[in-house]
Amino acid sequence: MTLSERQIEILGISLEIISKEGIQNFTMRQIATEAGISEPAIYRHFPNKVAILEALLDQFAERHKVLAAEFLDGKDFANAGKFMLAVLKNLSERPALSAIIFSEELFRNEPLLRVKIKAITESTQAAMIFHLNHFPIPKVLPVEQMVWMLMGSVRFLVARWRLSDFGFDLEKEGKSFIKNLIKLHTNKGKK
Amino acid sequence: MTLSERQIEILGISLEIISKEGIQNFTMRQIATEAGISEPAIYRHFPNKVAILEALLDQFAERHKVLAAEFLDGKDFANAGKFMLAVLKNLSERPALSAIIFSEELFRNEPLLRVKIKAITESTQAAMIFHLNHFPIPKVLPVEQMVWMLMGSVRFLVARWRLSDFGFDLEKEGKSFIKNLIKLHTNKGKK
DNA sequence: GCTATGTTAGTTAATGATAACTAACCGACT
DNA sequence: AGTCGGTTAGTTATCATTAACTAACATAGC
Repeated sequence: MTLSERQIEILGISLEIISKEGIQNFTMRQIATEAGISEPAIYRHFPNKVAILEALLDQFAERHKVLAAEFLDGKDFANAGKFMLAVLKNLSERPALSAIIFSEELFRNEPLLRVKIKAITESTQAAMIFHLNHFPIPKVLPVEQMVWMLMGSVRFLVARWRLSDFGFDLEKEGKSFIKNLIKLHTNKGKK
Repeated sequence: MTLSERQIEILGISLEIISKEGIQNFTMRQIATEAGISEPAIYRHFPNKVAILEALLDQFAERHKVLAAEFLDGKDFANAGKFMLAVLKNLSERPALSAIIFSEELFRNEPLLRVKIKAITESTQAAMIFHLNHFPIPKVLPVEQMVWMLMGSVRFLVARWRLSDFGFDLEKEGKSFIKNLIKLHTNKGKK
């Protein structure tokens, strides 16, 4: 489970390649070139290519789990917003990671990876639902749908960010957006 | 611009392959097998592989443009919901199409395709903004953000649908979800 | 302190599969 | 006679992966 330095390096390089060149250009040769070693040397550190992608998803899942545990505690409604912001900050700091959050399509043909992706999405959903269930939710939008809305919004924001080649400040834009989405629910009945 | 019968057939088959096997298994050989002709025969109808993907995106864009023109007319606020539902209905009838809505990542390495994807997303956004600007929008959520929220929600719904292997009724689930999202804005200030 | 043995992380060269695409040819309509 | 839509049989490139080998280092026995 613990990764060697080389393994971490290879994962970082892989992320960079996927992010910059797309999954179709993510080849063992690319990794080797970028790492400055020969192609077969990579096999000293990972049994095969899919294992690299698996490890990448595991890293991502781990990071998400930590954030969820920190924020989605059912104590303050607005923590849902803080969680989403933390996710955005994470992506902002390592833009390459954002290639993974939307990778359902990329990993469609690898059952092993599909399962992992699905698990990440579902556990995030479940953590959000658990959190929000601690608060009175407006009748118009069931908790489940509220979570879909929130997660969908964040994902769409990230998609636009990528499409614009990281051309705007994800954290800044996200802060305003998320704040307003949260308001949309807490403000109910005022005004 | 007008497509021959064979071209339309090839596009349909391509969509099916991308949807079922993923973009990585979308090969000329697959198309040929599925179409019951030889590989080189495909080159009688499309100059190369990218051209097929381009045509696919063009079809998708055309369909979206028609729906946008029909519904996003600024006459009734709820038409925004009808538009989104029409999009879902479209996907529901041809599930393979849903592979395209998330194709930003898939086509990342082909500049020609990236441009097309971006154009589709942006023109849909613009049409939604145009539509919604005809109505008083609650102050908490600027029109732009409202559009992101709506589009993100629909996309997330579709993502879940795909991840579940089309395991639920997209139209039905979408109808309830979209109705509530629209209510979230029109109901403002009541109860 | 030296030797024997094993491990780690790399090398070059090759393997088999498969990708997109091409050349040359062929029959059937118009 | 020529074009349209097909064929068979290739080409070239690239992919993930393996085979065979090696230099550098670690450890343990003597």
